[in-house]
Amino acid sequence: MIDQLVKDIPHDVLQKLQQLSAQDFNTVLQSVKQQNPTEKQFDQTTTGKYDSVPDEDNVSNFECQTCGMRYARKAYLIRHQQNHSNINYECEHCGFTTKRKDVLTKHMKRKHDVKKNVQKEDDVQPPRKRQRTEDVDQLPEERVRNAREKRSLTATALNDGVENIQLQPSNNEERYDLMLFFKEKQVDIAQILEDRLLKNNIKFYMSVHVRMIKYSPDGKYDEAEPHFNTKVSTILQSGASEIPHELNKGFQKIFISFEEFIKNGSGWQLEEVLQLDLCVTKYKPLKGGSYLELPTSLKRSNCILNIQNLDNKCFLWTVLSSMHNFQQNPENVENYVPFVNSVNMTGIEYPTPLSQISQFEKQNTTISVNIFGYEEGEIYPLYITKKTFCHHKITLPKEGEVLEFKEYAKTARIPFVIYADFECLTRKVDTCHPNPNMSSTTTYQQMEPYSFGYQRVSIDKRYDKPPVIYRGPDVVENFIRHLLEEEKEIRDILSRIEPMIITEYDKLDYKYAKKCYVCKKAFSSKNYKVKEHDHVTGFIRGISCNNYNLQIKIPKFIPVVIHNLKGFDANLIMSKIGKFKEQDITVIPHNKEKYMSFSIGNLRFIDSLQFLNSSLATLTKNLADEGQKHFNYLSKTFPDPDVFSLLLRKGVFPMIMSIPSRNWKNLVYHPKKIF
DNA sequence: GATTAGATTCCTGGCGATGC
DNA sequence: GCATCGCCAGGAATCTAATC
Repeated sequence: MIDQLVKDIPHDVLQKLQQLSAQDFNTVLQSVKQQNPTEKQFDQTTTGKYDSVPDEDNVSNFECQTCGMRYARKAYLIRHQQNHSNINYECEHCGFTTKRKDVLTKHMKRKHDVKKNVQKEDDVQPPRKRQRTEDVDQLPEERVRNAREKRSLTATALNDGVENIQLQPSNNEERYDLMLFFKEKQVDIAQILEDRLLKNNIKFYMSVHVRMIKYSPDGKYDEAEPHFNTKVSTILQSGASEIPHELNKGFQKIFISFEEFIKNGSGWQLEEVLQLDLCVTKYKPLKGGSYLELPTSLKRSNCILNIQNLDNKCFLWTVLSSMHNFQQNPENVENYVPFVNSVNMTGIEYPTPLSQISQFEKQNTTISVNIFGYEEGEIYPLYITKKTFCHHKITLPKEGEVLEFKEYAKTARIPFVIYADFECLTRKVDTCHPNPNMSSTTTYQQMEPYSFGYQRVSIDKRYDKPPVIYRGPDVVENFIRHLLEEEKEIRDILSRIEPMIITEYDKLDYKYAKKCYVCKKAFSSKNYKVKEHDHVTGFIRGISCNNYNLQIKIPKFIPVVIHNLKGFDANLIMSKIGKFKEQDITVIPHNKEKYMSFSIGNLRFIDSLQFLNSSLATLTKNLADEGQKHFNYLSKTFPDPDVFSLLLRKGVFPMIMSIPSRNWKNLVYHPKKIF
């Protein structure tokens, strides 16, 4: 039996077993026997019953010793184990690699219209090994000791949730040979992961930082320091045996990227392995469970039904409770037991992980599921259904009904608006060549704000101010500080209610008014007419109905209008907004990088490009065509007619010739011919 | 420029045929 | 009897074109 057992063990596992002492080997053997008490797998393999045809009960008896996958036929297992081997089939036309010959054949037929026998190739070859004599004579024990000493640089973040362990080459052999570097570090990395796995499930990835050099035929020398990353691997505490496999997979991924870099870059050579970053995070898989008491804040909302189940079928009971209403004790599980078979839970685990919710929805076509998380007072979506048929109730107007605008309060004029803009210079940045497979973007310069200007505009001319121009360091921080001071000043102004100023015209207007000047409805005894006055200027805005007068309030927010805020200026502001954490910051995101609008305190930043979709030059020209009288603030700031007329034209600014640290007070203009 | 639906490609397991 | 081969299909990932 033991001979047969040994025969069935994959070669790499067998090698590890052979390194054990006789006593340890027997311990492992007994453990295996206990896990396979019937010894069915091995006996039946001997008879061959399960080899060529599936067994009658469809039992998966052939287990992969590396990853634990089970198969009904030995042939499937053998094929599966190719995934754990170094066997690779490579397409000679495009470099595509796979572990299966039939897949490569299919690939070549489809992609290259080639029908030929494919040859098995060895695993990816290591990069050219450089001959260095230093440290070569070091004893293996010394190398291991040095490696352990050099790996200990560790950084953590997010309350120790993310750990970054940096491993450097221990000697020159490792430094100039990527394959050897991996081989030597594998034990260390595995040990680190096993340590972390004792406490938590983990996710990890590796990133190798190398220096590459290239000599062109004309003798020029080029250098780059690319990073090659693995994909993120997840290992549960029960799956420590997967670590070697995951490491091998990661190393192969890095090697493939490395080779592609060399292939695509034409002539790159490995100069030096700089560092390997091992990033490990704790992994807490989300899944439904059993009854937990709700936090007080959620309990008080009276809108959540918390089923009191003692099993792990929280998800099932929640779904059933949404389908069946019980007035008495709706949280009682017993109510829903008769309906258990009304939903298809085939293949769904308990406790149900988030990853299986979409499967549940597919099996139960009339049910859609949304799942939300709750942490530290915040509710956030965990799973949002993609189904669109759901039971959303939409009330359409009845035939003949007319929809009308009623939010008259939102038509009130904003008393203060700030118009702002930044000016930037470009600064050249150093960078390496991008990997053409990952990105074709080459960063060669960076936009750096050197100035801002803004104009405060008020409904009342008494509160107008000249434009504020700033040039100097920390432009964005100073911009926000200036605006916060403006906000404080405006708040003080708005807190004072100006007494009503009534002219003779207003008295006559009030006497003869029959309709509200806003909603155009006739006055009545209930909705009588009132003099609606501006609390900032004191002037009467019109004769309105009492309803509107009660609704209308001076908006608390101050719009800060920036042209193309979404596309450019928002990036500048967002990069520094973290320094104003004490302010209440809210955003309306368009995506992860762009924002429709955002607020800092009462300052609401909006993009005028979203309302006036043209360049500033076009907008200025259009307005100038109607007459220069529209430029009240500009003409006040620049009264000289020659200068004023120049400012209505599109200007040219030599950004690439500007130096950020220049003395702005002593500007020297270059003659036109220089450009 | 962003989003989305549909197409394409790859991975993997199941199955029966084939050859040694 | 066993290993291998070729094909198929479902699911996931990725790409592409249409649309807003």
